[in-house]
Amino acid sequence: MVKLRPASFLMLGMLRLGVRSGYAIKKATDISVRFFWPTSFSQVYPELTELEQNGLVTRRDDSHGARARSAYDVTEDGETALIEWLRSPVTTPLKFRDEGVLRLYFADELSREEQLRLVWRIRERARASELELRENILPLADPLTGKGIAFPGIVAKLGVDTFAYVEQWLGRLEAELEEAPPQDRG
Amino acid sequence: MVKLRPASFLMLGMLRLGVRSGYAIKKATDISVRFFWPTSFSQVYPELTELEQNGLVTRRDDSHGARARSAYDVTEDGETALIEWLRSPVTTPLKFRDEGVLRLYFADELSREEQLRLVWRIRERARASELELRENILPLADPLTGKGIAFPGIVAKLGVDTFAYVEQWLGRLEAELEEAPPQDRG
DNA sequence: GGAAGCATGTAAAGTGTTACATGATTTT
DNA sequence: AAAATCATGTAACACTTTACATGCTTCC
Repeated sequence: MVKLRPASFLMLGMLRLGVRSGYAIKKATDISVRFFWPTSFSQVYPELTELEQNGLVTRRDDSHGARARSAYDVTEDGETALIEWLRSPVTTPLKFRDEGVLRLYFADELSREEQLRLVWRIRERARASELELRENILPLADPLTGKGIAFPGIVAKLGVDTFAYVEQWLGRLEAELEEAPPQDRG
Repeated sequence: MVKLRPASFLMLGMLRLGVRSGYAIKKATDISVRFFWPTSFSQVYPELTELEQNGLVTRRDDSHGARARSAYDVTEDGETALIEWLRSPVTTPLKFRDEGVLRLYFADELSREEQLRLVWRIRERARASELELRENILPLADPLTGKGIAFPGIVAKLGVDTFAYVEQWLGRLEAELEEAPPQDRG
């Protein structure tokens, strides 16, 4: 059996949720898991082709007049692969690669004023992400919850709450930096 | 001027903190920012060579007997580049690419029991990361704080607190899943 | 009639990870 | 004597992002 990556399971999972075309998968990802697993057209189309070649999805023509469109369905093999992945131990170690936090690590190079500006910027970024999740992503997941599909909503809520927590944490850091005078080095 | 990436600034920043060799930069990263910006030997060495070619660092021989070693210093241009990066707006959007959360998104495919196992696994992963940060990374940053270098400690604390928050959040989710019976679909 | 959105893809560049390769020194 | 750690690098592979390329349909 072929080795599948998380990106492959993103396709399989989205198809299982009723999303049909490559275009729609990319769009659906943008308004759902993009904070946790973003993707692009140039990833989606080759991935679907590969999945079809391996018999995990089937493709059929779904053109509307002159506009070409392919619709995909998950095969039994595809469903098995998806579920086995969900059941298997999570091997990739948790990390949170983020340029903002990397900058923060080296912020002792800056003056107190500039440090505050940096922290503020990182906080604003967290705030913007939280807002985006809360206003544009969570509401789309709610109707699914009513239909017995709970986890898209759960994941959106996890994102909202985590980003809000980071935002508050950075707010407290700002307050502390404003109060405490910078210490002498050495 | 050449375009520098976050990885370049990781090198410059570590050198500014007193780390001297490529080997030491990789090791220092492993016990400090690796959760937010991991690196590898195969990234460090070419990166240092490039930085030297662009005049942002200088290299000198620091061999001990037959064991070869290069020591690097940040030039004025290098310091300027680092500080300008720290001052510039954070452009990269905040995302938290994580396979665990991606799985969670599709967890409606699983039985309630399997859902609980998945959530538990993700929570264990968060717990392990929190522990690693709290026990092995935070203590190393504390002595720096006493010397007026505060941000390595701040970043470690941010990591500890955030992972602890996620851990608790997932713990509550587990409790809710245990209580609530799975809803019928459709 | 123009803009936005639907729809599919390829090519190239950039970035990151893993495997390979070598050898010295220090610690157990 | 063996294991762990110090030290530097190359090569291959995997993955992601950006740019390019095209054309239809729907909404304003």
